[in-house]
Amino acid sequence: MPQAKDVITRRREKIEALKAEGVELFPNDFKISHTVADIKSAIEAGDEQITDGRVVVSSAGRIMALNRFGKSAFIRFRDRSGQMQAYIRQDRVGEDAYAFFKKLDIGDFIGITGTVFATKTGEWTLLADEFRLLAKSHLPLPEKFHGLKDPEKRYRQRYLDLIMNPEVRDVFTRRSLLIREIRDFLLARDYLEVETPMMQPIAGGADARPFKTHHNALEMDLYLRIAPELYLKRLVAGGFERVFEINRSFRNEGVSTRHNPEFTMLEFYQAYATYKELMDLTEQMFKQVAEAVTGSTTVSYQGKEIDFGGRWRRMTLFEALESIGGLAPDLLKDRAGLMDFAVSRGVSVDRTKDADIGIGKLITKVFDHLVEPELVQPTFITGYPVEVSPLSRRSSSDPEITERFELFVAGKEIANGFSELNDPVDQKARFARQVESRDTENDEVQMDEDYITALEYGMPPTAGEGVGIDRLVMLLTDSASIRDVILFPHLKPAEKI
RNA sequence: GGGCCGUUAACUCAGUUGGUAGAGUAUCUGCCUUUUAAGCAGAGAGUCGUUGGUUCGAGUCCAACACGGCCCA
Repeated sequence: MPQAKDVITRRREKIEALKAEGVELFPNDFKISHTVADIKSAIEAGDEQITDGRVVVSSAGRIMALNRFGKSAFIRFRDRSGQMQAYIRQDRVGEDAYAFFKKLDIGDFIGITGTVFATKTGEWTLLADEFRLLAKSHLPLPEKFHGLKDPEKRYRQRYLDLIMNPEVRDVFTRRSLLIREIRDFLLARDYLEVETPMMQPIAGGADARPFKTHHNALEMDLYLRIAPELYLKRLVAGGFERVFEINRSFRNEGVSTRHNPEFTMLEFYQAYATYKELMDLTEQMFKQVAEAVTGSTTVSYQGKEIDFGGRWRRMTLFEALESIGGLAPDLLKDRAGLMDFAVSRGVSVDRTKDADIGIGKLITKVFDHLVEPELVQPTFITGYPVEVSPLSRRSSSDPEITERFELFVAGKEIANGFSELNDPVDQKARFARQVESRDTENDEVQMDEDYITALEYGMPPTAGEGVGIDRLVMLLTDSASIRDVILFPHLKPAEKI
């Protein structure tokens, strides 16, 4: 028989040989009595039935490592609950079975029935009375010591990443825990969880470029939502006074370590509340979530200690620009002077291209560049201009300023909340101004007449907030890139794999 | 969109001034019944991202392109 050349060819030939022998490669009738964690916790609890080897257990998992000797072998196998060692001996399973065992590979799924014993190094090990091949692996796993490092492969073949890198599994387990904790937090406060359209005839609720799609039977274009906001507030108008949604939004913009085309947001709305109450609620929520996910309200993010405990810093946009951005107060009303300042500090504005942007937008650009990266500890920034807050209620004391906050942590925007604008006349005027100033970069802005109509029927005074879940997961799992907290981040198609 | 870096065996990586492609792990063969990055002996395994160019000769130099990473916009 000619020698096969590469690892994969050899594996394929081995599988063909097993098939020819009549081995069932993918049975599905093995029953598990104990997960790895069940066995370990029984041992931990001092269950003598287990530790004396009196109880026969059946467990199953993927073979992750294999130390073979002539007539016995140690394997490490892994299930969803953990990893443990098993010991296969020829004198125990029989010669035929042991000969078959020699043909198994790392990566195969195996079911083992046997008893527990401690090796001479004291490791609790499952001694096989019998075993079954439960699923054959056709491809060799990456090498166990270095694991899988190539970031492109990790993202494109996340299953391999999850198999080889336990810390990746941990990140996504914690992501799930985080979302559950938020859900519990809101449900405990009488919020109702709802789902609103992902496909919207008008993409509203944020300032972003949407994805466009088409419904054939209805013969209409639709947009993937950029935010659920306007639908959730329709529900508040409809009498659901406390609602929330944790779900995907889509923005047809660049990708970076902080942006994925689809991302998960929490949005929640509470009638008869103000933005100030939501700041308090956000502090509570984040403390509870941080505690649940990391065990502490102090977390380490990329080498920085972030403390979610205590009362968080609160300052206005203008205060932050002065004290952190080093901006002279009079520049806040001097558009030309501010533009000079912005250009001199390397803010991403262009005198000619951005010749007609308003001072409010200019202020936020300066803020993004000079202040945002400095806001490491949780900080609420308030006092945003109306110009950049088209859905926020005006401040009772200053009509050019809104009752709005943004939350920054580790130099990133994490949340955005405000007392909602529920005056239909003002809302219509602000939409109209947006539509008027629509440009090529933002050409999908449309007037959402039905939302105005909902406000015309009346919406109670309400405050609402959006929280970027992916970014929060990044913070609480110390992940540098959003791709590390999204299971299948978007990449360009590979030429070939 | 721009800059820098990367792409070599299944995986992790070396590869000198341009001169027949290397290691470890994994795989295969033999030995091995308490190993745990097991051990010993031997073997096989490559379209060096793609396409062009320079050259007697290119993994190496040049160009374009593809994909990815980081930074900037």
